[in-house]
Amino acid sequence: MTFELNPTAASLLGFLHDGPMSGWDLVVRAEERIGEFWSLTQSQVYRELARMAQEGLVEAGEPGTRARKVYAISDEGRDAFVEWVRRPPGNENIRFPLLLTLAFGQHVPDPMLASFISRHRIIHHDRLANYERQRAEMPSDYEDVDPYAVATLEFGITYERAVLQWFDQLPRRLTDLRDE
Amino acid sequence: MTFELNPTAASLLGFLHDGPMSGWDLVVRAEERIGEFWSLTQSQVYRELARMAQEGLVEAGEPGTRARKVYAISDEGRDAFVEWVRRPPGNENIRFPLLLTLAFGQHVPDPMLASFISRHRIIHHDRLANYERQRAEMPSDYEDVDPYAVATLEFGITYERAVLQWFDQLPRRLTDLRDE
DNA sequence: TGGTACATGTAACATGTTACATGATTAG
DNA sequence: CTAATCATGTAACATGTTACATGTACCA
Repeated sequence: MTFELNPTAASLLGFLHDGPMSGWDLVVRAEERIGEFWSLTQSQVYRELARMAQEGLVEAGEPGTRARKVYAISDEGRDAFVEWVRRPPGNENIRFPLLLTLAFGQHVPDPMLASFISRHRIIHHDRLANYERQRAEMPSDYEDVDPYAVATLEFGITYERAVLQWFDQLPRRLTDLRDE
Repeated sequence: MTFELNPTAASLLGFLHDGPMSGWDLVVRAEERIGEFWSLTQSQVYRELARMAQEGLVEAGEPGTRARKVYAISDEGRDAFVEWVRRPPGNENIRFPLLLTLAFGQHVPDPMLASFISRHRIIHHDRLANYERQRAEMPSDYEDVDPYAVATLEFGITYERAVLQWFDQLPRRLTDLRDE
């Protein structure tokens, strides 16, 4: 009976397969690679690393400058990770505050709602541009590209396109900014 | 300075505008109306109701059968709700465990990955069918339809279609079930 | 009339969030 | 050389999850 990992901790172990890293390194890498569909905070990363070190899933190297500790995955960590990653994944969980506000839109003046919507549309537009840039920058020679990273990036692109499409078919009344 | 609501509690207040309801009623209604993009559990509902009762945002009627308590929104509750719903909504937060597993797909045998993917594809397919049925059942006379509910339902449809489209463009290797 | 599902709730715990503290590095 | 930012971490608290306990209604 191996240690029970949560998805956040497990992801850290996943990244540590590429070599030892500090908490900060992991935060940055997680943001790049899974931030699109798995949010985590810097503070969680440090906590999970500390816990996993206690359990022997990772090993901390000697503190360097700024008390920087570099963590390496252990054999126990590899075992726990493989066990985790081969379990049937749970259902997805979306929390989209804009839609909550919209669902109760009758309590919000329409122009205010329109301004909320327009701000979020920009965010999604920018994210899509970012993902598309990433895809464009990938080596066209598919030998060098991790097919799993491609698949998740494709998800981001498909998702953001759909969201924009949804924005663009909202009734004019909900997107008209005249008074705000 | 009104009481600081979280989105989950605020939603309960939103629903209580339609009339007094019990915790159970609220769980059911939330699932129907916002479950698509805002998950909550039964146990949270009871906790938030208890807290809001303490703060005077809702008032509990006399316990009925099974200790059933029906909550009504108070004037303070209405004020707090309006304040909440008119704030700029935060960014959305997606947690999609399947994508996490896929991101670390190199550690999973392909047929196993394919079986995870196929199971999730079914879930999304069914959800889409359900949303489309709901839309079809709406009175074609738009007078009677809450335009905000239509907008959020459209989101669900757009989202699920996009997810299916994404599933269908995955490389065959990730969707081929031959060995599992 | 006994079993199953419904409805209500509580408690313990895990996870997520926000705010802060502190030294190290870098840019001007 | 000093102010801003980077990197590390901790602590307190809020929220989310899971498991359990208990009575009620329904139905075969």
